[in-house]
Amino acid sequence: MLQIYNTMTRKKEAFTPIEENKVRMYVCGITVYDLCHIGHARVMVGFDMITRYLRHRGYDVTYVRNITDVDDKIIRRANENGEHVDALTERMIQAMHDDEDRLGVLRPDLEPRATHHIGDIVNMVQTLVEKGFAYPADNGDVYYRVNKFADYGKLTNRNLEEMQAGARVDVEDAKENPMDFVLWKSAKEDEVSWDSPWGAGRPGWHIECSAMSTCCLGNNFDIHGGGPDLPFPHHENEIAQSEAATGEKYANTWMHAGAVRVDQEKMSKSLGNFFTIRDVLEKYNPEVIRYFLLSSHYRSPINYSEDGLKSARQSLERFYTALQGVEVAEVTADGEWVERFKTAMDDDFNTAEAFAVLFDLAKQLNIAKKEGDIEQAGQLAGYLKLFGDVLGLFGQDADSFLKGEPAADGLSEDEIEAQIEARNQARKNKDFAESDRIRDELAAQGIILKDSREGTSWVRE
RNA sequence: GGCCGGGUGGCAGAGUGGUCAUGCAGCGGACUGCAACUCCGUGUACGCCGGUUCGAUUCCGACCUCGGCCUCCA
Repeated sequence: MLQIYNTMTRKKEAFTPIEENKVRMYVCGITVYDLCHIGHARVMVGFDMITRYLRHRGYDVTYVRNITDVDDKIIRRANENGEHVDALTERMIQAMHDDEDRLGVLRPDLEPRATHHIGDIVNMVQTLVEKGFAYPADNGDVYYRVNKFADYGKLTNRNLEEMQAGARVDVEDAKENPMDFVLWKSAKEDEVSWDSPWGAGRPGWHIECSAMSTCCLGNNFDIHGGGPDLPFPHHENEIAQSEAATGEKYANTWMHAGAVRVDQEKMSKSLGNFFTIRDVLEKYNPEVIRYFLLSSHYRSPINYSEDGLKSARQSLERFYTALQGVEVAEVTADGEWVERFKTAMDDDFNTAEAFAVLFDLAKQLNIAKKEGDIEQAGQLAGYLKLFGDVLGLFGQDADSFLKGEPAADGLSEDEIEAQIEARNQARKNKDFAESDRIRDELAAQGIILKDSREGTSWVRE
């Protein structure tokens, strides 16, 4: 039985989809004004893993992740760059897709963009105004009337009085209540804008997700996910908008990824302590990053560090070493290994626990290889590849993963093979001083040799 | 201050009311010319103090402490 932790109830719950065997999931994507960092990568990889596992489990998943392509930061950045908003957002969307492709993140089924759904957004605002949940203010903005929604705060357990007492909120004169939030923002001069019943303007942040999730997935859908900083105010406001507009329950299950930290502090744009996916890709194989992100549970905070990445690389090397030279057999999705994997993953997508199963598989595979049990090795490799695929791992050729990318000024494969040949000749002649010299020389270039009955292989460290 | 989530062996990281997480590192052994890889073996771990219990790291309470949200942020 699949159990998923629901932020709304703060409990793991048995997952029952609204429509049998179907899962409709909406995840808040990114605002495309800059390159994605590792925090974004965690959400992308996390929900990618979740989607893959749900599909593996036989669900027909519709995965929607939006793109916020108009907001203050985008407008500001475009101005700074002296480029058109569209040029900036197209560039960043392309960059995001490139990063995702490299991390093995499958594209969501739908990627609705705010600017392509202005009509839906205006309609929802209109509905909210008609129902009395929103009001146009003197400054041309349209605000959500927070007092009117009785359940406001139910996701994050807050109430309006306490929040107002906390009052780190701008007191905007045009608002009836300082907690009211903007649904439609009137355009300043020369700003990108669309016509609406309240004049030229653009959508507020929260409304786009309400409008787009509803039009892509319906009023009530199974899973709504996002990053750790979204429950309040973003998701709280989405609930207020959607449930007020439709009169139905919005999402059944709320899922939130854990934060990526740097030196025990959240990685974020505002703190400036972020590493872009590209930065890290300069130094590590993309699969190492993916492994690193999946090696702890998706809800736990994870600390970004070189050591963490190195240890992820080491683990991956172990798996690829086990897989190396094995002819992978087709396996059916049942049996003891599948049950163990499923038990781990059914427990709120516990990838850390699943890895324990994979390590056991790798060990048994190494034993089978050592014993020369080709058939058994093939089977075990089959399971390893099957589970790896569910996690989006082990998709590379073992040899090419282990041999890595040659350094620009380093030895070519032919040169390495020639050196190995020379060393083996020296070994045959019992000239161990020479053979060790060659091995040390290669090691100095990052080439590690491994001797076995079948001959000598090598990996790049 | 309010709300929420943590504190597990040298490190990373799961989990459980009473035998093992797992990986890396360490130690001993096998393999090897020696290594590396691999395999076998190996650790008085569960923030602190009380309580419940035959028994608590696991449940309850207090305390200390770390982090997240409460403002744009994945």
